Amino acid sequence: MEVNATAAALLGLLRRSGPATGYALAQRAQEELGDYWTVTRSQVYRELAAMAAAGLVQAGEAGARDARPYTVTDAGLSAFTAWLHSDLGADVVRIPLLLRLAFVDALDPTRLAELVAEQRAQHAARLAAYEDLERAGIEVGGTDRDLVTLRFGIAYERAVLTWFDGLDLQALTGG
Amino acid sequence: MEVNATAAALLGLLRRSGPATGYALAQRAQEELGDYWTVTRSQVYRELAAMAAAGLVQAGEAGARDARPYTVTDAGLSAFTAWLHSDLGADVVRIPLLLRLAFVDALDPTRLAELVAEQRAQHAARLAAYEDLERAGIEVGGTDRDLVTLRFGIAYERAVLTWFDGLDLQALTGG
DNA sequence: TGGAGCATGTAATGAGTTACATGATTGG
DNA sequence: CCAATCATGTAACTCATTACATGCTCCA
Repeated sequence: MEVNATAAALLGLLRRSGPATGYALAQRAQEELGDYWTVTRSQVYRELAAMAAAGLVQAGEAGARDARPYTVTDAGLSAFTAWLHSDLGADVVRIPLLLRLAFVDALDPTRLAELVAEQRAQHAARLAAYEDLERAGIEVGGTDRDLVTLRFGIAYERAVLTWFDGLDLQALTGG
Repeated sequence: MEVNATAAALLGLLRRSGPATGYALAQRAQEELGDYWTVTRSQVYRELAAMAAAGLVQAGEAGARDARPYTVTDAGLSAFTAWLHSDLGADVVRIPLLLRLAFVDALDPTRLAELVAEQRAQHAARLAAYEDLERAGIEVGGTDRDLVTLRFGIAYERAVLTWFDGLDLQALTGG
């Protein structure tokens, strides 16, 4: 049974924590993985339903508000493991800002400056948040696992900020 | 009329080059934008059809193999401009390698080493390609536009490689 | 005791990928 | 002249986002 990355992530979370409802899973996915993997609630429900049909998870008794807690089955465990060890395809890069810049010749210079400033601020904020986490994590003793992904984020955001600071908007719009 | 980023990219390409078929557009998108925006052929046809229905592009006479060259209309131009000046949402980050690492405790150390090595090689190759392009571009006089996106790629790939080189696989798997 | 807000899920739509079909060109 | 390859597009499917509905809880 093959699962996609999102479904696999849910299995991984369930495996760590024991039974959980779709809502709780969506929330935990956001908290724990959200910095490098987006998952929406609707996806969670879809994947859980599909996995239940395939026997990878099992729904428990519905509680209040029709909340069903799901558990990983043995088949689910092995699907998870298979995914975990499978090849990583070439990654799909999509950077909206660069797409804009590809058409910068038709973009109003003032608006360009705004867009760039907004994006830069966003990245700066993320970097700051990550750096805080790193400091806090080192004191409190977060897992190596978390530290490694955090450091990726920090490296990435620093690189992006450096790139921003080397941007010559004049040259881009003026010609 | 609002268009999504992919449709807008097609408008932008058409605008630059004049009439082109879906096939040609898909190819040019790959060549010119592929480093930071993926577009498949099927998407191209779907978006062209939708834009034709909405009056943003106009199909010309079908030639051999039912090839229809599309042209941007005035409405298409203004949709393009509107997109170009619209807000850039928060970007969606999805890094498959980090998702794997989030579950590294269940991953076989040997397999982890393999996966990491593969990914590292992929990034190294891309960096090398970009650096070549940069050298060539400077000699030949590529546009500032192209140089800017190229430099993003270079900054990104360098940061990622540095991160790879700081990875302690032992600590990750051993504990 | 009622209404604000949280918890829970479904439906509808949009975007992206994979697999398929087939007509033209062209080099051997 | 025919087999390989390129050009062109469609169909089917999977994945992702947005919008909607509604039941609980709790405190003012």
